[in-house]
Amino acid sequence: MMSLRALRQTLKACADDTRLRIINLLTEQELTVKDICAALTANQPTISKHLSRLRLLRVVSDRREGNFVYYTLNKNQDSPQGKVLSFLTSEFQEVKAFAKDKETLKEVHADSIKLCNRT
Amino acid sequence: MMSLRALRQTLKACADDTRLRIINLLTEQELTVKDICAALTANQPTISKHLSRLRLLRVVSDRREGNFVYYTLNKNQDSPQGKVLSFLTSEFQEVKAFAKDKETLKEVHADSIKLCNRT
DNA sequence: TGAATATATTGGCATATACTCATATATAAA
DNA sequence: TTTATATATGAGTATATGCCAATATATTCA
Repeated sequence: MMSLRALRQTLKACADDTRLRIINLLTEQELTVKDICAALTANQPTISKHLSRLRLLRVVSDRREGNFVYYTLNKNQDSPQGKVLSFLTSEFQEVKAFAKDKETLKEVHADSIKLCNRT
Repeated sequence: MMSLRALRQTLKACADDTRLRIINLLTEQELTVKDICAALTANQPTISKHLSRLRLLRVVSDRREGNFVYYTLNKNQDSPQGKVLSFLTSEFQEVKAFAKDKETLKEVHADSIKLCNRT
């Protein structure tokens, strides 16, 4: 059984340009806050707050490794969050802006690897 | 191609308890504002405003017939709205509150038929 | 035309949210 | 322990949204 509240909260958590773009970036890989900031050219506190909201509603999970915090999508299919994510990501290929963000991510990620030699 | 804006706006339009409950009631049949007010025991201006928002974002359509305005879902599969609606309604059976609303609708609808003898 | 009914709109008030700037915390390295 | 880096949080401001009450509009019927 799904609760009305959980469905509404999950939809609301995703119903924002920045958060949709974050979710898109996370579909294939886990990322640090820094990666996301760079890919979306957004201020760090802004991204951090959006991630905090997604985390509180269990749309994403975080794990710390040294200085970095890695975020991933909670794709568990049985939860409202997982179901909404599953629907959303299935539609993302239709959205041009998302393809662009992934391209930008590839570039900044490549750069950061060159610079810091992580993963 | 779907636009980020359209996806976000559609999600936002649906990310509200009252609007989700309205969409649920409309899954099987078109309804008047009055029916919806009665089924959700909400004030008429409140429902009207929510319907207005759903209408502006093309989640629902309206058609006037005499004094009554009938609302229906825009289920056209090719639009962002249709895709979100299709996903949502597929999940509605999981939500207990929605089953309850449909029961209430049946009751008030039956009453209104007795009283006014409309369809 | 006037009265009744159904729906829409407006204004006021409270709350929620987004953004920016500044600062605090956590970890790593010197 | 100091310094640097990555992330989180707090304050202030602007905007959006929800609800209610009152009012306006549209349509029907007498």
